[in-house]
Amino acid sequence: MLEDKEFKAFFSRDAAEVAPDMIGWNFFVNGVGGTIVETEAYNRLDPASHSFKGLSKQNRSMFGSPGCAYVYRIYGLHWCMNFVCSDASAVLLRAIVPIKGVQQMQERRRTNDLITLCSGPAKLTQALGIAGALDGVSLNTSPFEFEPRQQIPLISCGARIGISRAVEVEWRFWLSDNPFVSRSSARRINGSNRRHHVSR
DNA sequence: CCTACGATCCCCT
DNA sequence: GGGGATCGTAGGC
Repeated sequence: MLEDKEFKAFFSRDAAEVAPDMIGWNFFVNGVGGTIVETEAYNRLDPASHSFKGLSKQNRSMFGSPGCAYVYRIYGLHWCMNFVCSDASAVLLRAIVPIKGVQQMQERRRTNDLITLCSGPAKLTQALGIAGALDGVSLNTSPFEFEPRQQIPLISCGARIGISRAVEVEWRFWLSDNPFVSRSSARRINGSNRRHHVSR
């Protein structure tokens, strides 16, 4: 866990900068979780972002303090988890490698398949027990826990998934050649828009 | 392998 | 009344 000041500074940047920097971190909720391997960035100038049209009832956490959670319900069924960054930008958590509390995750997800246990934004919230009650909560306090990465991994970037606007913006980031991301690497391996991202 | 579709809720237009 | 930062399953090739 980081000191409060360091933690705040880390998230007080645009999500497009923070999103690749989160790849390789460990993230836990009540001790359950694993390694972040896929993220996406959304910001206020971005037509695909919930914050694009300004403050509203359902996106208010996105306009809150950097370093807090923005949890929203999608399609009336699932929950998605974001890390709030500066100026109403946020990092969508899209996939993690299950490390701790695997049995509990398998029970919540009703599957034993490790590859698909947390390979999607709504799968991982179900596995980690994230729901609307955690919307707006500071990420630097219980039940959340972070472990920064020890070295900078090789990261790929490409177009974001499941959006209808600003589809060409390449703000999806993933750990290169990792099988736990939400879309299989086999499908993407010959893709023309696959490229490596230069990280700090 | 791929595409299509239904489930289900709430805010916004 | 529309539509969404999704998922699982069904069915075709």
